[in-house]
Amino acid sequence: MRVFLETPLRYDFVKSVTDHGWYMLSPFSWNDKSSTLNRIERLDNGKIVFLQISYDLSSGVQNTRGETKRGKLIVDIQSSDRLDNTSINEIKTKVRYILRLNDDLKEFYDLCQNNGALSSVIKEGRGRLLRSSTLFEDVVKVICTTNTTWNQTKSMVQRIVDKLGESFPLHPALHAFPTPEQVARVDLDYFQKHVRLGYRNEYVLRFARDIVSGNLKLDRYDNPYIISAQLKKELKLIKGIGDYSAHTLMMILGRYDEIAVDSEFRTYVKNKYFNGKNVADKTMTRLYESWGKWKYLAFWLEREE
DNA sequence: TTCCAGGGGTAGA
DNA sequence: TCTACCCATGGA
Repeated sequence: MRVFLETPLRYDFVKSVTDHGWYMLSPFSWNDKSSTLNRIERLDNGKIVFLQISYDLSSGVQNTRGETKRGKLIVDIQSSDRLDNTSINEIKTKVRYILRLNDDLKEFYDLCQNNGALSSVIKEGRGRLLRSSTLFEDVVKVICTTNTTWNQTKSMVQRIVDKLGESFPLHPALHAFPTPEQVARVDLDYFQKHVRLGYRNEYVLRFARDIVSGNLKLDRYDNPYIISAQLKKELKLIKGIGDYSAHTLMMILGRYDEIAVDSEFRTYVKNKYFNGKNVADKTMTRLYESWGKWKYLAFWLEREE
């Protein structure tokens, strides 16, 4: 079946999906020819569905008066059995969340207005970086980006999904991302032999078990009233999450106050601003100070230019 | 072989 | 708060 979602007035679907590398990580996949974002999703009632999200090219165009209509997203849903309204609404809510359709970026766009390098960001309606449908999935994925290569990250995440996630009944080779419970019930030996995350095995397993036991409650993180400094402190209580990972997860949660400094950031900034010379992290992050609470987004979109 | 990749934990200062 | 050392894994 097919459902439609309205997009923000200024919106570029392809750039929104591909500005952040998450679309390359299972259970997401991207069809470049048809510009379709695919994802296997597990619904609250346990059903596994296959989502194919694309943009209706006939929408969002200017009329003769120069007014732009809102664009439309097409969400094609495949399921082995009939879906009720609750499930359809859950899918719509999840798609809005992963594409950040509800984010208010006006303040950021106002800042871009005064910055030549990022002025195109406004008319392209960028800044809605892709995220997974749950914070659990994104914490695990961020752990899999640390101290490794992007290719290994992709392989690690693929194994987590294939070995631990549930199959999509209509295409059993495809799996959803596992729930905390599905991860927690596997032992360390299985992780070492089959999931193979290196020393990250214990971090991921511990994280999932802490959620299942109730020691860790993820909903505390998705709280608009918590200040960013406190949010960072609490994210770092998760073993395996340090400064880089905490800043990345804050970005996932819509907080761009802090830049996630990693080898990619260092390489980009030193080549662009310091003639390839090594400089201190603080010297590099200071370049983005004027962006206030939008630093990370400014850096990210500048890099993607 | 050695190094290191979208780092982080820990001990010791 | 800072530094040195260790941590699996696999490609270069």
